[in-house]
Amino acid sequence: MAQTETTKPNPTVPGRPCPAAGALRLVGEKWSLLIVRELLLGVRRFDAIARNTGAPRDRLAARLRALEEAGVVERRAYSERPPRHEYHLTDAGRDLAPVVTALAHWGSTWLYDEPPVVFHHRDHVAALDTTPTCTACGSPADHLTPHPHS
Amino acid sequence: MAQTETTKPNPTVPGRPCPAAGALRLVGEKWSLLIVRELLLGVRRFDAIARNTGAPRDRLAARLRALEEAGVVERRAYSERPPRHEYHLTDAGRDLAPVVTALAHWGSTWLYDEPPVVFHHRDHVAALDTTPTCTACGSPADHLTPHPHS
DNA sequence: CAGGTCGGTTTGTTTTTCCAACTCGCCGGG
DNA sequence: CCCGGCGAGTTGGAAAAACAAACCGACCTG
Repeated sequence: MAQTETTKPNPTVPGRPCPAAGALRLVGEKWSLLIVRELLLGVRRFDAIARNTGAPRDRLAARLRALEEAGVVERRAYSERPPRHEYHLTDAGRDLAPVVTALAHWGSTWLYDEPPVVFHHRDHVAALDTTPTCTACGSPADHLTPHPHS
Repeated sequence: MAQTETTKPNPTVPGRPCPAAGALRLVGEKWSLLIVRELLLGVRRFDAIARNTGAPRDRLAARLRALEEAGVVERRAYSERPPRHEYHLTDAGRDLAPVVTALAHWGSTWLYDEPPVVFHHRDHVAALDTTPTCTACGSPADHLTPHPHS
């Protein structure tokens, strides 16, 4: 659900109208997707996120605020006095998992002498397939089409 | 195939060892993924890419060179005198399609009052599913696992 | 009370980014 | 021949962002 269920801002971007450009305005800044990665992995504390991403602390603070404002991250107080917070993903944030996974898959395929990202499903370990599929016929939909709106 | 088939550089990243971080070093810079989007759509000329992405011309030139060096983009001369080039994706570059598609899907779902990115397959128009799947059992693999190497 | 943790903010410096203007080589009129 | 225009960049300078390191306040722990 869109946060607060008001109509969405429908941000305009320069160049080709395309939702990928809008998405990149939010999560395309440096460190943002690594922060989301940590949150997807269940890391919730400022210091831990800073360590695990390598982001400078001031950038991390700024990104977390921006992501919170965008409705991707939720900040929960786990202690008054001293004020302490932990960070959680919203539904929108969790929906970024395919983006992070696709990046990881591409990276392990093309950048590293390693097997592609593995997926530990119940009792087996296997590679992933990040190809998007058509919801109508289930076949791979791996070529881009220009955005059809307006 | 990895360009020149030498062993890959295996770049190290600060923080958690994760191929997503390596991928973001290359394509996480501003404009890079929008450039890849244009190339996926078949746009090959400098000026057209600049218009369609909104990127400043000097940044576009820098990103194209970086992507070329990384083996994501190939620059082909289509005219000597004056030297003119057009840009194509390598196999590695085309493999970024799932990343761009996942971003577009997320953007249209959470940022716009629009139906999610559509896919024009042969004779039907339908939404996409960007959830990665397990190659072994075919089930959705939408939770992240820490990278198991080293 | 000394030292340590957590979640930041501040400070000063280095890098990037941006934009507009300019270049270079050529082509097509007039 | 001269003029303008196009494609594909490059250059210069100013503004914005990122960086690293130090600092801070409110606790806890020994």
